[in-house]
Amino acid sequence: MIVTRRDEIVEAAGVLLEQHGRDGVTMRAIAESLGIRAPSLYKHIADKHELEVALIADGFVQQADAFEKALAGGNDVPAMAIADAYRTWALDHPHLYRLMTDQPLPRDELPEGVEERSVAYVLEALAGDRDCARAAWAFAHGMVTLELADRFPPDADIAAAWRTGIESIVANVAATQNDPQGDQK
Amino acid sequence: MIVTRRDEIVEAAGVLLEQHGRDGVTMRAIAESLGIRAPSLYKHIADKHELEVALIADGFVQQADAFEKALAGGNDVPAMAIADAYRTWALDHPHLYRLMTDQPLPRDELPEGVEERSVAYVLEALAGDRDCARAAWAFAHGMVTLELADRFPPDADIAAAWRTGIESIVANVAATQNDPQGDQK
DNA sequence: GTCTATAGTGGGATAGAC
DNA sequence: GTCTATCCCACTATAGAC
Repeated sequence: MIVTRRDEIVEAAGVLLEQHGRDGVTMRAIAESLGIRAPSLYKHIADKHELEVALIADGFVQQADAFEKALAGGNDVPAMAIADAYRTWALDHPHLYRLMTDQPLPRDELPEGVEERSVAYVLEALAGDRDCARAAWAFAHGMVTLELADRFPPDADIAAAWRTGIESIVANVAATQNDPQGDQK
Repeated sequence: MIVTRRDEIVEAAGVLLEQHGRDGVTMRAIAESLGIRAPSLYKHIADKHELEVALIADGFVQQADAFEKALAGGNDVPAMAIADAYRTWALDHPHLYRLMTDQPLPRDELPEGVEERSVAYVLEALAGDRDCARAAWAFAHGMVTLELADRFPPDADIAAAWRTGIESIVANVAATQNDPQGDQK
């Protein structure tokens, strides 16, 4: 696999993102970490936006890989396995996670299927019920962002809230499957 | 009620926040909207941070008022009434909402009880179960931030996801109340 | 593919006069 | 309580030489 200069630039941007947050990713800082000057970067990439898109695309691949591994574990409750993987990955890559979720997805500029693959694992864990999958995603996203922002009160039992939320939604999926008239599909 | 110059400054900052987002709240812009120069602001406030704290405190009061009104409506499902009020308020004040949730709360600098009052209404709607209340909060926060960031796919039924999530958690509260050994309180 | 020089824009905050 | 003048900082991006 050949590593182009562009790849090195994206890689350096990713390291800066996780080390110093979004504000730490400046063209100057990227260049400095490669031992060159900022204007030289523009021979390899069009602008900063292109860099962000590349980082986001990479994040989706990483996330989907984590989901795949979690489901392969053969857990009793797939949704809980996905939830654990979701939380772990987000907490391990806080700034990339926020970059991926804080703004509209540049869907036109992302490689084909990159978002869909991640979504598919979540949907699979919730019996294909899209409303439940979206509710579960929103719950997980809320838990992760509140934890990352340190917004829970100091005494909050975060693990217990995770269990409560996922169990509630899973129970609801099971209930609507036994009661097909509530099914939308 | 006397309106001090400081109050006018905070008010102007709040208007700019909702009109132009967080980046639109600059000392220069605040001053301009009051017809003075930026350096004059520092005779009334210490720095920009003090301004943000004042906006956040005000946001909590507004939010709690909205919750109070929603519960007073005498809804069949109090948790759904709170959820609707949560969504409506956040969508009506997107930038203030993000200011209040994107960073650690400056609890030491906030007026006493301002956070607690908002929390109390949510807790009340969920029978005092803290884990369920936190799960519900995280769900609502996730739904709101994903909607504000325009992160749901274009075809997503957002209202259905709200119903699914809240109903799931409410059902879980009811279940654990009939099954006291699962109760933590 | 790298460099220097620089344009253009914007920000928070202070000193000291009035 | 307001002003002018100013400091110091930072950023993205381009032009043109080598």
